[in-house]
Amino acid sequence: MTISEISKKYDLTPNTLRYYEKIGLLTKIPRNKNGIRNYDEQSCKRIEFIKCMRSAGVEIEVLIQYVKLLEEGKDTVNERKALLEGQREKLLKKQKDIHDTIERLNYKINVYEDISSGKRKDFTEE
Amino acid sequence: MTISEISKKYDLTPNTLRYYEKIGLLTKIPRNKNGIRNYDEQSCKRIEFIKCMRSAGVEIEVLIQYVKLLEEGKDTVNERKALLEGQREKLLKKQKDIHDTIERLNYKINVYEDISSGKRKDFTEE
DNA sequence: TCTTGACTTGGAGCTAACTATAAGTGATAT
DNA sequence: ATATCACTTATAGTTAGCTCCAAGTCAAGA
Repeated sequence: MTISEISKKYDLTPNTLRYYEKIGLLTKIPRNKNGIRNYDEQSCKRIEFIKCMRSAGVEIEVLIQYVKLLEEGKDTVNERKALLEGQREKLLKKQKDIHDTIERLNYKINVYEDISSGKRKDFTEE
Repeated sequence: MTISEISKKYDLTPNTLRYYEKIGLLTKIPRNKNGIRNYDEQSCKRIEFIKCMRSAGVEIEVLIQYVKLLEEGKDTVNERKALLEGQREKLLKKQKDIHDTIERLNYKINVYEDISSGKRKDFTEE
């Protein structure tokens, strides 16, 4: 698949795809005789993984490190596992922060709803 | 309370507190005769709110807009409610992304665990 | 042949959210 | 008196993660 096909498929600009390659996130992407990228199955899987991680805010630096370990082969399995566990911890913390903030928003929205509907008149701001 | 006391209490640097004031996130902070900030109860509540929202990634621009509406008084209740509902939507989406990513990490970590313990030998990378 | 269009590269530019620095004031400790 | 310290301002610099641009190559269509 060409860069523009991949771009549509994964909703990433060609610029972003080239950028990911330049910084070592995407590796070993096949090219034709003119040097044009021809993404294969494995590239697609990698892109999907990156997209998932990035959507949750996992840092690019961390993903680069993970890819590096991947390419070093099976000796790095434990290191990779530790890396992913670390990221999972971070996401659990983030999940909690977001949960708490949603709760707070729910409360505030309810207060505003009550004011708006005239149910509550005694409101103090903030 | 002085800026350094607030800084410790909320784990924000004095620089950040001044920055928040400059951009209009913190307003009406009392000063003494020498122009030194003397944060009051209301300032503290505002800071706490901002910290909560920021911890979930709510953008500063949005918070500035919210503060602006707050200061315009009770006529903006509906607008404020709509703003908070919009942010809640965003956080629910983010929550889902993080949840899905954690699931994926759980799966990958399990695979690595199996490989590491010798339970699984047939593994294909990525 | 000429132009169009998709691709290539290297490198500069952008945005959000701080973060640090320089230059100065004013109150307290020695 | 002098030095230290916390504060003040305005402004420049930093980081992450893209995003855009200039200059060029190559193949296919009018």
